[in-house]
Amino acid sequence: MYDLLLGAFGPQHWWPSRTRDETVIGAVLTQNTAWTNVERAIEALRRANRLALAGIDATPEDRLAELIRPAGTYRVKARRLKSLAGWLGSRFGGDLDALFATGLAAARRELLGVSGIGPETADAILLYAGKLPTFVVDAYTQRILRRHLLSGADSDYERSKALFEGALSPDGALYGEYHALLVELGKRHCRKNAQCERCPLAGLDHDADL
DNA sequence: TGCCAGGCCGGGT
DNA sequence: ACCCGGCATGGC
Repeated sequence: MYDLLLGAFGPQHWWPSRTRDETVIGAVLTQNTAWTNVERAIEALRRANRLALAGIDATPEDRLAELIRPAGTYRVKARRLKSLAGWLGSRFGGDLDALFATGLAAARRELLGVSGIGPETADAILLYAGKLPTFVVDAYTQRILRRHLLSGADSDYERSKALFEGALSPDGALYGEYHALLVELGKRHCRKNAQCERCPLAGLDHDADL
């Protein structure tokens, strides 16, 4: 599947961001949100000179909410960014390296303890900002697995994650590229309540009704 | 015009 | 341990 996707789309060069803090912030902003809207919010943060976790920590929540408004669910996301930046500041001195240095398993547990950081956001931060080999599973990935009969309808986040990690060597660059390719496939051919057409995975088993 | 988007939380069974 | 409503903007 990876080879088919890479052949069809080419390398995706993810995560799309200039700095590591921008990656972390984008991971929260993109929760259940189209990336085009995230870009608007990121640009607003950049113009306001707030596109860093220390800057988030020093910005009032309501001011932050107004800046990220284009991303949608902006009050919720302002709260989540504040909780993340505040937690990183108090627990790790605002140093992402200190978090990542605790190791993948510990850092993942740490992140999951932060309100607003669920499994996908945690894994995206660990993989794309921390370069730690943890596979990111999103709604597209779940839908693709199910439509191509590669997982059952009951496969939850951890199970789908284990499916990929069990089949691949623990390589962060590979994981990152694979997830990006799955998102690209999802955006182009595997959207919710839409038929897949000209799917690059057409050779694999497929059930369009899922 | 309604449905969807690179989720997650809190309250209720 | 699940299930569900809420959160909210912009694109198609």
